[in-house]
Amino acid sequence: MAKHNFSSKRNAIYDMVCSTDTHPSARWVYEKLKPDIPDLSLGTVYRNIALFKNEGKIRVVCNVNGEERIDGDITPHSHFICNKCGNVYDICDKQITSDFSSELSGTGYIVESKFILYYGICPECSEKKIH
Amino acid sequence: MAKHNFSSKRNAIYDMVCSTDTHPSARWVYEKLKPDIPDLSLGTVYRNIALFKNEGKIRVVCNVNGEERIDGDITPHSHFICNKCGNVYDICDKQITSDFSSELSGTGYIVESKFILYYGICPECSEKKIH
DNA sequence: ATTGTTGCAAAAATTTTGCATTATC
DNA sequence: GATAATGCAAAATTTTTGCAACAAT
Repeated sequence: MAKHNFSSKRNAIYDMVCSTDTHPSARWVYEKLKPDIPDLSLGTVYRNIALFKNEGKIRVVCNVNGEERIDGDITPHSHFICNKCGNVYDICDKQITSDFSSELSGTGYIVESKFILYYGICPECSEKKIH
Repeated sequence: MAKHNFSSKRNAIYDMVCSTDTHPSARWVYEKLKPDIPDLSLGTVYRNIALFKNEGKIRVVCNVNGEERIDGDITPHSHFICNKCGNVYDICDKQITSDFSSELSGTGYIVESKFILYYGICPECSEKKIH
C-alpha cells in the first residue's frame, strides 16, 4: 500500500464523513467543510474519498440523482433510500447483512460484501400531504 | 399517464434490454443497436430508458464505473457485481427478495422495493491467474 | 532533497435538454 | 393537423486529472 503523509484536510474530510448519518456525496462534504477551510477544493475531496474507498475505510452506499453517496460506517447494516427526497437512512439488521458466506457457497462467486437497499417513502415524506 | 405513439426504436431498445442478461448501460444498448439502426441517437436511448423506468418496465440495478446498469427482468431476484470486470450477474433468490413487507413494518418506512447486491469476484475473474 | 498533497482549471464522461424535423395518430 | 418521437448538438453534471505550488518527511 502507498505511503501517505499527514494531511489536515484529509483528516477533516474523513471526520466529516464519519460524523454524519446523511450518507453524503462528495459535494456535500465539500460544502460543509468549505466555510471552515476556505482553501479547500472539490478535487481534494474527491481524491481523498477515492483514497478512503481503496483503503476500505468507507463504503459506497448507492447513487441518488447521479451523485454517489458514501458511508463512514463500515459495520454491517442496510440502507433505506427515499424515492421522494433522496435521503438515505441506516437500517440496523446486522444479523441479515453479516452472514452471506453460505448463500452463494459452491457457486464460484467469491462474495466480498453484501448490501441490502430498501427503496420507498421515508417517514418524513409520507407525512407530507400532497396538494 | 402520458400517451405514447408507436415507435420502432422504442421497441428495439426495450427488446434489447430484455433480451440480454448483461444488465446493460445506455451506451451498451446504443452500440448494440446502432449497426442495425444507423440513424439511432444516444439521446433517444436515454429518453426511452427514462421512460421505461417511469413505467416500471425496467429497474436500475447499480452503478458500475460511473455507468448506470439496468435490468429488463423486474421479477424478484438479486445481483452479483464483479469488483474486477464490472460484470453484473443474476442471483436467483426469489424467496429472499420477495418478502420485505415485515422487515420494516411499524418503522414508518414504506418499502416499495428491496434489492440485494453482492460484490466480489466472479467465477470468470477468479480463474484468471494474476501475473 | 524527495515524495506526497493540494488548488486550480481543464478535461472526461455520463446524462439531460432545446429545437427543428420527422413520424404517428 | 395535432401531438409525440427523434437527431443532433449543446448544455448540465459529476468525477477525474495535469501541473505547478506547497507541505511533510
